Amino acid sequence: MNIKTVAARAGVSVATVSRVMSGSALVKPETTAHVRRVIEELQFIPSASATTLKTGHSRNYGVILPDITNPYFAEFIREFESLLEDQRQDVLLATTERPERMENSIRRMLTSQVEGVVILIADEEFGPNYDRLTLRKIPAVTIDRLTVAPMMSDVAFDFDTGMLQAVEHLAKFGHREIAFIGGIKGLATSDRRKQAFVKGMRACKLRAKKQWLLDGLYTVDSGDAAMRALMAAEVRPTAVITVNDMTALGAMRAAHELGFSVPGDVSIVGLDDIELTRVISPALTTIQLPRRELARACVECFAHMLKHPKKPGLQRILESRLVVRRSTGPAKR
Amino acid sequence: MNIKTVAARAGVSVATVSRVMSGSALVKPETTAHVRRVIEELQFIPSASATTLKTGHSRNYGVILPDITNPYFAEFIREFESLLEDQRQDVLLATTERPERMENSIRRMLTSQVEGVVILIADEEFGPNYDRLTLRKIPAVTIDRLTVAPMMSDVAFDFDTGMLQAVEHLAKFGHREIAFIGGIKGLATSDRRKQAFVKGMRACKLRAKKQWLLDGLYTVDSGDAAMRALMAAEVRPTAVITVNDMTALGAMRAAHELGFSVPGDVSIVGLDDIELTRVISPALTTIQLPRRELARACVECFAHMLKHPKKPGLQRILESRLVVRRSTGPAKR
DNA sequence: CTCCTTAATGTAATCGTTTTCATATTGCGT
DNA sequence: ACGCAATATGAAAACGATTACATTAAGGAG
Repeated sequence: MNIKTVAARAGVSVATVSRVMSGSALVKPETTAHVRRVIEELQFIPSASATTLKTGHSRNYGVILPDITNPYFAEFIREFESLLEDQRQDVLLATTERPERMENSIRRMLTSQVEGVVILIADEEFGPNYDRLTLRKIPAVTIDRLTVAPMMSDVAFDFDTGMLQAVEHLAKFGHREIAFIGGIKGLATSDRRKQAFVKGMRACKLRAKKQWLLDGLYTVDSGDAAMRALMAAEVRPTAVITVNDMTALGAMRAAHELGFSVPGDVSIVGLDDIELTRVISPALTTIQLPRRELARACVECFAHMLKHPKKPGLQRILESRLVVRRSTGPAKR
Repeated sequence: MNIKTVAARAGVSVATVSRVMSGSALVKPETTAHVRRVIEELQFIPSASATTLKTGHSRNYGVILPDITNPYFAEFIREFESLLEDQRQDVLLATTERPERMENSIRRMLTSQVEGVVILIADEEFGPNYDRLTLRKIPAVTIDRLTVAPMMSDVAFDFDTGMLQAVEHLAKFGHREIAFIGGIKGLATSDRRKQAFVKGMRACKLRAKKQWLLDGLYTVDSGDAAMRALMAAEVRPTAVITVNDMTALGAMRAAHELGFSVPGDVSIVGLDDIELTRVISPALTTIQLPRRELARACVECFAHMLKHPKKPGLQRILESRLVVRRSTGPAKR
């Protein structure tokens, strides 16, 4: 079943059918109606491969991420896909747990001739993989890398605002001993979060103790381990801010298992605002990164790059803000 | 950049290049090596749309699900994608929150000419949408529907085993008053879980009280609400089994917020074994549905249907089993 | 040395659309 | 009634791969 069948059945040429499908104005209304009826009757659906081959547009966008199981990514995908759906575009998924597999993911994107790629992999160097994209003029959007080039945009978060709000919030509760469980040292997105914390502390005239600036792995287990380390020391923080919500979840689990009450004994602040923050108890106070705006910013970046292939990509900054829930409370004295 | 460029550069015909790419044996080893070098040098990547158009194979599989944010689905996708990757296939995602959008999702799958679709939507009637798939001989796999037809397979779970283990496990702890928080009434997958529970109770010589067989929505909030209802009654169950882990999480949250300890005051058993069961505290005892085997079964079903288009699809049943963690303990007397 | 088989490569048709260009039809002014 | 826009449609050439068929080269048997 193809456009020819439809044309024959409708008694018109394939060109006319094609025009009807694309909504071209050059077709007589009656013809349009008639052809539409035949299309409906035959349940005709045009072949994407033929269309793509001819037009050069695949209507596919790729997303490369380390783990779809991580709620942060899953929630992004949901928003992104919903935006694309409105534009009748599809999303192609490539999971890349380890950076070594990046080449494979990029190849899959290239063969599928995606019209853009969102790269949600943080711990990976720019390299020949990216050249392969730009070489083919495929726009890419990275997250939180702050680097921009032709056909390469970046959307980053401003952690300062949210982090300042978080520290102020804790300070208001009387907390002075605040620890930070960070992410992977050396990763831009990780270091910037830590810096934002230090900055927030300074703004509140609090000292960020060196031994309370921990590194981690963004995972529940690493949050758990870091929390145990913090609580095992002779002098313990009364509040902890974490690099992401999963880490906070781990920290909270550790606190519970060590017999500390949250927020009675320790207050905990996360970062991301994944939906899980509301399913655990106490609900997590966290610094919200707007997921929907992130997806929207990606779409904008793609539009910009497709329009101005020679110009550098966009650099968008999204605000973060504190969402207060139940995991923070007055400092124990 | 296309196959012609490569052919010209290598001084051979396009046919030879094509043969080299597909690994055909009819090419002299030296020629193969030479062409390979040129392909590498030019970073040539063949156009998927052209290949698909010509061969009729898109190397794409579709997955239609209600919400990628639900860990159960996300974990399935991860396994499924990883299996497909080995076969150099891609996954196309279509999120369908409400059944009304099913038609749209199916259309997207059809235009993309997927070679198979996994349908993870439970609350939806078979209807013209499915005819559109079978009409085009596109194999589909449904989950837990127990219906099979040509080009339609189903992989279901046997809840009986796991449920029996769960009830036995609770009974051994002295529980006699066990409630069940179910899913959406009338859904096959939901009703079968409830029946398995009742059956398990009977096998253990326990009575499943009518007022302790609740319906729900598979969500955290519905688990929360159901738990509150259970605990507000004058006579309370000492253990609760839920239709899925998200419901169990909600139940656990409600218990905590009402001041009940888990498992001190109530034991809770989930179903699914999503990764979250290990991040919350206490870690959730749950009936495990093997995610990886589910993905593998889907792949097998596709293979079968592609091989035997006329025969009815496969019906695979996967076992469930109890995984004991910390949310269950001795019954309070 | 010729004939025939086998191996290696090339030629060209094809997949299902879109789109340019050509053609047919219509309406309108004079 | 004629010519000329404007409008509606059709014919055919792409897009980039695959593959059936044709061709050439080489090797072996008689």
